[in-house]
Amino acid sequence: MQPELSFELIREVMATADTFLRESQRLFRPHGLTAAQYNVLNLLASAADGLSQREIGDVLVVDRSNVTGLIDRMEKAGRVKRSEDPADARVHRVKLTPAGRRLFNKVQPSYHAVIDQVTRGQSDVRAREVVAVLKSLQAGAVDWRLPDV
Amino acid sequence: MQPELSFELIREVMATADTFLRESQRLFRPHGLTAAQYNVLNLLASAADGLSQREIGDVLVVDRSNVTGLIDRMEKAGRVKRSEDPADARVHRVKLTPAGRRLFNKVQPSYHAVIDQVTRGQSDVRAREVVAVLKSLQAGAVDWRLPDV
DNA sequence: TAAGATTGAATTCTCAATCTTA
DNA sequence: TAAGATTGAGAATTCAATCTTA
Repeated sequence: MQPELSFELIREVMATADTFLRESQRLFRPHGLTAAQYNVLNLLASAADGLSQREIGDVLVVDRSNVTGLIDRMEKAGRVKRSEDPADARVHRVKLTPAGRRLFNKVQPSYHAVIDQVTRGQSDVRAREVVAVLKSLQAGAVDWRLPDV
Repeated sequence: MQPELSFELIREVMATADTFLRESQRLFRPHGLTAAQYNVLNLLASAADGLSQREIGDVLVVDRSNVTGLIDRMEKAGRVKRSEDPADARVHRVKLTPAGRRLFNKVQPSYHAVIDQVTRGQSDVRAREVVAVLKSLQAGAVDWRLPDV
């Protein structure tokens, strides 16, 4: 692959993610939410028994230490609740509170609408191709080795 | 476009950027650099007269307040230097120090090698298609309006 | 008024070290 | 020892407010 094209490809991936993250904040902010917190709500909404903090960190691909603070803030805001795992005293299971679920139900439709608008006009075929390339890039990104400097 | 596919597309863009950012830190960290700082070095390396902080913020698409702290830390580390703009007393022109340039020259080849590895196996045609879709997504992302909630 | 830069508060993130329980 | 969670420090980010100069 042409070197210049490689750079452009990576640059555009980063720029697109950046733009989308930035714009999505505009949507979440009026609800006192951040993108990270929305992701947690989204995850917990379909987990009847809650999730351990480790599971949350694994799915969202963030550090465990990160999850602690995130859940701290959300618990303080009354959106989630920590409870003990009956089987393992080390584990904190995190569940949505009723208020958290109400908030999620309120924000989700707007988020969906925005995704619709952003992806409007893209063909399914094209989108599938892009998804395939992105997955292949991710596979390559975890495999590289430090070149000798 | 199918709703589920829309979500997958956006999710994979975010995941790819996330993965790449995380992995690139592994490369930068031994040099005491972060991805944001590397971007600044890269930008300044080809700007003989330096750049104003506003220009840096515009290209890197970060907040002006962000540039202040970033340049603070890099100046403290001796990698860049602020100087006054002869034409406009409000402007701080930021330039690479010799040490900053040496660092950039040392790190850049590794970064290029990593990009090569990550994009290896992608066809030019495919890559151009992906770039086009990403640009179109970015255009859509800055245009959306808050749906009525 | 407007533009460039700065500051402060809050959130997020990484990394290393630590604490508790398995 | 290992695993889940926490803590603390440093970096990055956003937003709002402020300061200086144009």
